[in-house]
Amino acid sequence: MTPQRLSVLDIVASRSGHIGADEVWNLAKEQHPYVDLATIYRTLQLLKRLGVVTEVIIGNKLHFELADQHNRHNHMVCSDCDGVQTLTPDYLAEFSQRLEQEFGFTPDLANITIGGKCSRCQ
Amino acid sequence: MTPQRLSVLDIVASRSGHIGADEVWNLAKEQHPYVDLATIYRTLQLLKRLGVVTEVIIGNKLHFELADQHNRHNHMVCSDCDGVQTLTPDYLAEFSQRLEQEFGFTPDLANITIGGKCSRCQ
DNA sequence: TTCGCTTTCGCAAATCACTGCAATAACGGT
DNA sequence: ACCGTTATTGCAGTGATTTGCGAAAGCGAA
Repeated sequence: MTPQRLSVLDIVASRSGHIGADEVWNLAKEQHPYVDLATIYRTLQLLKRLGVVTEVIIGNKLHFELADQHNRHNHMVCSDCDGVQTLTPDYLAEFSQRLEQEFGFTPDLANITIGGKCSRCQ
Repeated sequence: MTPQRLSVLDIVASRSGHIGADEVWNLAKEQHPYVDLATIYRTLQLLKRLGVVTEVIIGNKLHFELADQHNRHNHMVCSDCDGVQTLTPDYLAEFSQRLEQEFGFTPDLANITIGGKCSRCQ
């Protein structure tokens, strides 16, 4: 755990919702002016592999948020307004079980995002 | 409908499965040597908007296939081997109905891809 | 066919995410 | 504290996709 990595973790953790990679970079530069964007990306990928953060694709940008074991959820992202709603895991539970039983395929639930149109943008 | 666009459509249509944007480009150049990759992308996005083709994200590349109304399906992509399996729509039907009823959110079923690990790569 | 308007094209450059590599910093054993 | 090993960083460059813009092509009305 290096200062840069701690910074990234702090930044993601101190945000209640999700945060874009570029935003993380801007905030990290306040504390470590020479930190490189590549380091941000590598750290976020690392934290994701460790299960500390989860990735949400919004529009065509990567966003991250703290993986709270006690508050797991998935996201619905509107393709019009980029608005985000959250889903409790039970919405995907039955579906996921079927895939596993019938195909032996284990969906990566932690990182599934459902695209579509929200009620306002229909 | 310009010659370039017809080419792109022909190429995607003549492929039984999905095809990458770069492959479309290579094949299109055989008939229109000066066609630009940007045109391929723009045309594929256009065809997607029109509902003529659907997009599948495999690894980190975009693939496209003809949207066959009579053979709708979704994809499961393995994050290890990039292997693709298909799903009949009923696997997502119940899930999708719930989202619509409870949130007024209309998932874009035609373009939903489930990431995860296939049975071989577990 | 010709004029004028709209759309599309090709090119160049930007964007976002990622990777290779040499320099640097962290860590453990002594 | 010192040295060697290993991991991480910053920088530069790559790949895939998208965007801006002037030139060219398509299309309808006269």
